[in-house]
Amino acid sequence: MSETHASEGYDVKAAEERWLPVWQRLEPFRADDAAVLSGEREKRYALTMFPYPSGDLHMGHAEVFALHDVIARYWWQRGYEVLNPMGWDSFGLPAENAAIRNDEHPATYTYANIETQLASMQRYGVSFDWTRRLHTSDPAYYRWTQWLFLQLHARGLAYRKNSPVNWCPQDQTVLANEQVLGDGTCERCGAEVTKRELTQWYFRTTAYAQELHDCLEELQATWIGKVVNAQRNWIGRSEGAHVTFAIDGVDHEPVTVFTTRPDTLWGATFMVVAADAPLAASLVSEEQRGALEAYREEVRKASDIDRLATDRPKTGVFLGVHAINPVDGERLPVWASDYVLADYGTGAIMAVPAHDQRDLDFARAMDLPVRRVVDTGEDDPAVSGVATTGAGTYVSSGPLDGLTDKAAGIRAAIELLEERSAGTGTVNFRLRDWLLSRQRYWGAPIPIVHCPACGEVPVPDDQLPVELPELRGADLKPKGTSPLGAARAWVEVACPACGGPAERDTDTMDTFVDSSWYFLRYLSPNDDTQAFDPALAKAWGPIDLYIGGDEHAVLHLLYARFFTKVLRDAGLIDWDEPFSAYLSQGKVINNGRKMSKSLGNGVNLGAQLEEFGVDAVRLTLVFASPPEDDIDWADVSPAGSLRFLQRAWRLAGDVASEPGADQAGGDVALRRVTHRTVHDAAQLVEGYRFNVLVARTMELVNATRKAIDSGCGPADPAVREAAESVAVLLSLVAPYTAEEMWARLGHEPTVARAGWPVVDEALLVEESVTAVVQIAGKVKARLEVAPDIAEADLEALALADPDVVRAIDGRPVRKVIVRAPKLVNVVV
RNA sequence: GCCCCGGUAGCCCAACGGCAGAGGCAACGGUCUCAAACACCGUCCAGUGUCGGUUCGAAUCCGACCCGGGGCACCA
Repeated sequence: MSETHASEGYDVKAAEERWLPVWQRLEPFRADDAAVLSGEREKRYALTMFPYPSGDLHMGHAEVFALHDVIARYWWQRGYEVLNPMGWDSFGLPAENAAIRNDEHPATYTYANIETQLASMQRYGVSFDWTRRLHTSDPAYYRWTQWLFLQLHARGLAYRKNSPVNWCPQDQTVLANEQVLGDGTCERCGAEVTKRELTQWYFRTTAYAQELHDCLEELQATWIGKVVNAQRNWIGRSEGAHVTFAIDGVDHEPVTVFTTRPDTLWGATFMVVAADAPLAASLVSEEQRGALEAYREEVRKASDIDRLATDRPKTGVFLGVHAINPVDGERLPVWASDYVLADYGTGAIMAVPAHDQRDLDFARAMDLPVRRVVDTGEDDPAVSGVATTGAGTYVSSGPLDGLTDKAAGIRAAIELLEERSAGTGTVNFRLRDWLLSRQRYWGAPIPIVHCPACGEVPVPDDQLPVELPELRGADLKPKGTSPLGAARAWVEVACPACGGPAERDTDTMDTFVDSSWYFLRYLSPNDDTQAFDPALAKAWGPIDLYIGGDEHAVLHLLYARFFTKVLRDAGLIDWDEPFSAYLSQGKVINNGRKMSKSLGNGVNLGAQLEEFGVDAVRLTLVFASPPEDDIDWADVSPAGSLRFLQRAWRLAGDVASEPGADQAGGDVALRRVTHRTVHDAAQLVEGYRFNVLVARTMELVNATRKAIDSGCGPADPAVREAAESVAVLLSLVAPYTAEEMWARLGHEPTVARAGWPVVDEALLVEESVTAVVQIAGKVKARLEVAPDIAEADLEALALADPDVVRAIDGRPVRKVIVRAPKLVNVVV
């Protein structure tokens, strides 16, 4: 805070020092379970994503907390009982890497940062209920993360399998599909992800694919659109059919393919299986085995970058066998290629080159036949090289010939397949199971014991938590296998089932497991008898508004939705979706670029708070744009925000009437502005239009200023009413200034719980309104009329207006549209 | 390629299908000052990305396209 900024008398620093201890004493935001359980007060659960404790808070945190706090504080003012907890997502790699660098324990770094962030959050004045604080790295927390893992395990939703997995060479651990970005890099560190074949733990997210997809339809209304879109794309539902092809002449079980176009079955001219799938190896003829092996070797060598390119030339190898098309008995050569994915569908496709571009490219490369079965009126794909995918007339398609409707064609084809027991309609998803094992230290150990006699044995509940062994510094160095494996005394245990020698699982869980249920732990963070209290979950859940970053559009939000459905099916909660509404905040950038050290364009939050104060920074972030838009710090003005706060603060000092003054006789014009503003403010907050809320508050401040200086004067009770309303509105955004105003206005703290001003409906009706008279849509005159003027009266008034008469200029009036009291449009 | 979101003054952003401007930043003018900074008061500024359609009337609804941001992508 520079001296110049304090020159007008409002000392921001002093205000921060004055009110922080008062709030800590009053605890105005402590959520009362009893009030909600008894139904005495209606609940609201406000949640914002808990941070990872890396250093101090930054601008991004400042933005999301400021936005989040508007709604939480609004709910308190409206009389709800509000649950607004905060904690730390405190397992994770940065702490572990710091521990290796500094030869210490990850907990040292983690818990020191937590204390730093806690102090910053408190100074920032967010209305969190600190009695519910939690850290996912506490044994008291991860005990229940482990318990939940075992709940999934018991239900067959946690399993181990061997499979090619994503491997981050930088972080030395495997990654879930969701943690690999579209360009093939690690979501966390940016390194290029490679593949490894490993046995790993998975959660069966695919078991809920259909429901995760279907519930998005409801969420569409209350979630920000791009997140719903991202989830829908990620889950990737597609309808089609499984079709079974017998293999000709050799002893091999029939091969099933997935297709979205069973109606083009008559156009299939070959079959392709994924080169790296076991199916390719089992199908291949002796003569072709060598060729397949050579091809597989070639494919393995291709880098992931190449693999991601969709326009590279098609390659493949003939397997020396033929499949029988179930609809017409035709023999189709079976090929192997890397353009078919082993882990999507069945890992095998029927190729219809005329109507699928990929198949056509392959057919042309391998000189395979192309047969058109849907005539779309476009050029024959066999000639043009361009596959046609639209609707058209079916030809050479047996019973489908002559049909022109694609949906009907698909239906007819599926019917035929089902009649012949050669296939069935089905739905396929792009979503894969969630790979949750990690080969790193600072996470929750997987509570499984591997016994040579009994296999995978869950650690009994009464032996939870499986605490991390004490490792530090160099012990934690990544070496491609979990550091826990080196702690032999920890690894070697008696099998819980047979008592024989056994070993603990040495992997830890993905930290996204920790955060998939933390919103439930907030309900009873210190309960050591259960993960959470189902009665409290019923009372407080689901979350009424969740605010967080776009980077979790798929990751965390999808996992939390999955956990919620599992827990519901386990009978522990009674809601289907965890987050009734979701809002994502934009990023804070600077000069059109993401803030980064290398660009040197970072804006330090602490320095901004020091210079302008908490309130001005919060106000700036809330006012800058709609919540979901990015904020360019170069476009905003914390100095302007501070100027406004000082203007507002001065109003409180100018009020010359006593607290409780009867407002009924106050200046009606100002009262109208006040009541209209308060009325609209509620709707703006509920629509998450916080930037407009601030603009309207500014308007009210300006109107009050005018009333004091050149209107009704400072003693008019309407001025007090306006200033008090400003204080309450500001309490959502600028809590220190609001508290200062409230005190200057002669009230006891805290303004945060003062209650929302009661709106007098009578004051929302204007005394007179301006009616616009248009001639052919152009404004020609304005009339001051009563708000309840009758349409006929308004029309008469308009047509009699001299300006209107002149504008009509004697032309015949063809039609008059009247929208009393605001508009008359004369059509000539 | 498919799917979402957006395009309004120099900039950030408002505007139930009805006067394009609420608020802010910047700029400019004034007051204050020896002068400046700060502060305060005031002023200026666009016809809504393009083309077409619906309508008495379109920033707003519909269609096509352009530009920007995001998701998915050899997913059959």
